[in-house]
Amino acid sequence: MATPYNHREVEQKWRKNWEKNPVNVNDGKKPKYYCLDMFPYPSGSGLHVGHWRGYVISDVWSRYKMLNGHYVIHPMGWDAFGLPAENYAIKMGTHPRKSTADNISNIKRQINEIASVYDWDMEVNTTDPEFYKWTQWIFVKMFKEGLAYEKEFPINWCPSCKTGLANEEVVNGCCERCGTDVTKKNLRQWMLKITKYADRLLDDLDKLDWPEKVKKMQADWIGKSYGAEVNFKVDGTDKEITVYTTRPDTLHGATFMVLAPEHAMAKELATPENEAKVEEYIYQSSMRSSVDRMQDKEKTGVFTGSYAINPINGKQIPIWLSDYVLADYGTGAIMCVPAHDDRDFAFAKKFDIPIVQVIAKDGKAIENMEEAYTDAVGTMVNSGDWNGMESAVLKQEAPMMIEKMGVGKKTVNYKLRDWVFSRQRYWGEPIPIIHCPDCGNVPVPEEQLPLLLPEVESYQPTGTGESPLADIEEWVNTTCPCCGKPSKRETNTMPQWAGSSWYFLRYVDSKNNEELVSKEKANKYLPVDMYIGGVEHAVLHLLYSRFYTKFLYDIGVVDFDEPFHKLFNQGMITGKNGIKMSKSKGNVVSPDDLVRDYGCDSLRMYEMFVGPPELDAEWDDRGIDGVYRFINRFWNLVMDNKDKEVTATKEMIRMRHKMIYDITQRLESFSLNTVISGFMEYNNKMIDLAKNGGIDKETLETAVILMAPFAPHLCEELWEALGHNESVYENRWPEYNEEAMQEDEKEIAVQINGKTKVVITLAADIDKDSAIAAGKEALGDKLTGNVVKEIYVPGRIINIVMK
RNA sequence: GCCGGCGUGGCGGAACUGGCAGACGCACAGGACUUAAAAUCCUGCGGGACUUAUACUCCCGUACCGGUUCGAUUCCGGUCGCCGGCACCA
Repeated sequence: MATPYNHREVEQKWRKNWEKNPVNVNDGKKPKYYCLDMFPYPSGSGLHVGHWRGYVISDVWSRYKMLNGHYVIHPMGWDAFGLPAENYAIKMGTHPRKSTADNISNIKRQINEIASVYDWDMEVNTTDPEFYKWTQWIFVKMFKEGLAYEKEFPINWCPSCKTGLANEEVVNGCCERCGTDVTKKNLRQWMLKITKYADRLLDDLDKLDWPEKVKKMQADWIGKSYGAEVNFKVDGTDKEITVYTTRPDTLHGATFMVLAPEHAMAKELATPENEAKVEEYIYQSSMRSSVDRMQDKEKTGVFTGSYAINPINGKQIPIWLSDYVLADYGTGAIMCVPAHDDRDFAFAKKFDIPIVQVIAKDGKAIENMEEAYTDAVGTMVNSGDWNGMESAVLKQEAPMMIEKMGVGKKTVNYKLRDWVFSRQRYWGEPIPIIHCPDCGNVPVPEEQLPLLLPEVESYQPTGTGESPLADIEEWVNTTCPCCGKPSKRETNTMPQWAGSSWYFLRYVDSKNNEELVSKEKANKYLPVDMYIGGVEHAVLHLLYSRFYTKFLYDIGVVDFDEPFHKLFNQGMITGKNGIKMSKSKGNVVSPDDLVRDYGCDSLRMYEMFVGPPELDAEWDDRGIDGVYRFINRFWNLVMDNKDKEVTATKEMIRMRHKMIYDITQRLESFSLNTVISGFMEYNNKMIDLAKNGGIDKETLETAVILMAPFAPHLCEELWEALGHNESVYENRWPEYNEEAMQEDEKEIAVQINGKTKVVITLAADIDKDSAIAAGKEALGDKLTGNVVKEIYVPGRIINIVMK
């Protein structure tokens, strides 16, 4: 018997070996493959087995690509600016710079336990001035292109984090980070004009090999809709109100109009007798939080006293204010067609406003309408010249007709809003802008970047809408780079997403002092071929990165306009009963002990075996025993048989090719859990063969190479034991041969009326008649009654249909 | 409310394009080895009926009801349940 498997010895040996002789080297000839992990923010609680899973998936994939002859770019870095890092430091009573550095060293130690082929020479850290120099540089470029601008308006404000938030950071009316109800606060903000890219961000989704779910989430977030703007005259005045509608076909059915309380004309429309009520309503609406406004769907509103004229039929319709109309979408005003819109219907019912049907459902008007008929299906009625038209057709044509009539125009709208980009917090990149009383906003000259984040006495958020940087007078007070006059620096910082929106570009040229990334390296190594991470960034980080990449493409920094060709979202590892792992729940499973007891390779394989990589999985420590046993059995098989000279039989060759085929197919389709079960199955078969006469060396070698992406230490050791001096990764991925896989005989299920009765073995090339005859014979006296039909599916089944 | 996904043994899960449901593993039970235990190895393991028991055989079974088909976990229609996204976007 050979020496038993000792994971500690084996793993230590190969760690040292790889340090001296890296296995993933760029010889300049191999084609590149860029396999990227979403870089972590250095949290204080370290990694749990769920984080491992994503990193193991990406490493398995990287090593598989290496074996397919690629030089793999597989970097790692730190998303270290932003709220989570700062909040953690506040909790611990340390400076974020210190806690971040401590956390990074701990997590780096843990990540090294995974034994991924990370190239640490590429490492980036978003808080490194040499890195954020370029984060600021991109902002300056955006400013110069008119994409970064200042605006004062009521933004989403988290009272707990004491900062403004982007739309994308508000989830169900709560702060994405801390869950606190988001309120509105009127603040001067830096904005990024992401809306300018709305169409490209939407259209280019087609180019991406991403999960459909994520593409759809982005498309929904962008929310493009087609419709028309229609101008309504205010009766008795020369004022006009423009509304946006996606259902211009229903224009004849508009029986009232509603404006958002924040609409510019809201107050002036109030007639003297309604003025008090209107002002009260506007005030009340301004006090309601977004959560409140969202949860309470009961319609409220106030009549202004004014009327508008429906331009299609000259009818007078009342103008109301209601907070169900959003001020910042469309024109902030809508025409209301209660018969064909749920919300308008509810409003009309509540305030007793006439309901006029203009689409006949199934050819007739609906009697006693209980709810709105919202489908654009049916014939137009009560619609003047439009009567008799099909609503679906009219919906397409009405915008042009309205345009011809001179009362409006065809238009599109988006749900996507510009990106609120400033944060009133300390731990972020300072926004490199100087406010000069004469020149206005002046960017910090590019050659003066980075604009360093200054040291402060207290970095805690102020809550006043000003960042802690505002207190540092000697930093705030500066001179204008244009005219030299005393000026003040911008004191807001950038959001966490600023660095993560472009970090993947920097890895391939992380030490470049002259450029963000050299054109040559960017073109050689980018874009990212495979991006692996959690689905929680489906909109935020992934949308922002696409926007940044398109901008950098437009200004000529890179020659591609999508950053991530393929995206894979791994499922979450949860604790018992699907509960998310968290410190507070006390259900966090640390990989450290498991690595110690079972070894890195066992944990890697178990992480893959635990379930389909794209689905969530409940962690169960016990399952790792099965993988550990399998690894030991495989070790013993190779060690006990490596020196026996066995000539490969046809059976062994066939099994070898089928193994290559199965494993490759499953890997290519990312079914990593069944790759592991496949290894277990073939291991059992090989053990069987070894017992009954032996197993040939080539088959053992093939198995070792196939397993190398999953269990790197083990496979290096076994490869060496099989008599090789070079690394197992010097090999190429084995190829299978269709012909060698063919079996001479097949097991065929013989069925009666689709139910299997007996299984027989037949020659693979048998003809239909002989097969059926053999099947019938095997059925014997089970064959009673009249045979109606006989079916033979070669290599699979024989089905005899009887009455 | 709208959109998307899922539902298979005690458990995690497998089944390629409609072709032997439950691979592989966990847990459990029995056996071998051992003074004993652990480890290891072997065997069994969806439910039910028949049978003294085993074997054999038969029936039922992939959330539920129905359809298409020689044949359905897979396709179609409906119902229920769970999960995720969006949520007054006109």
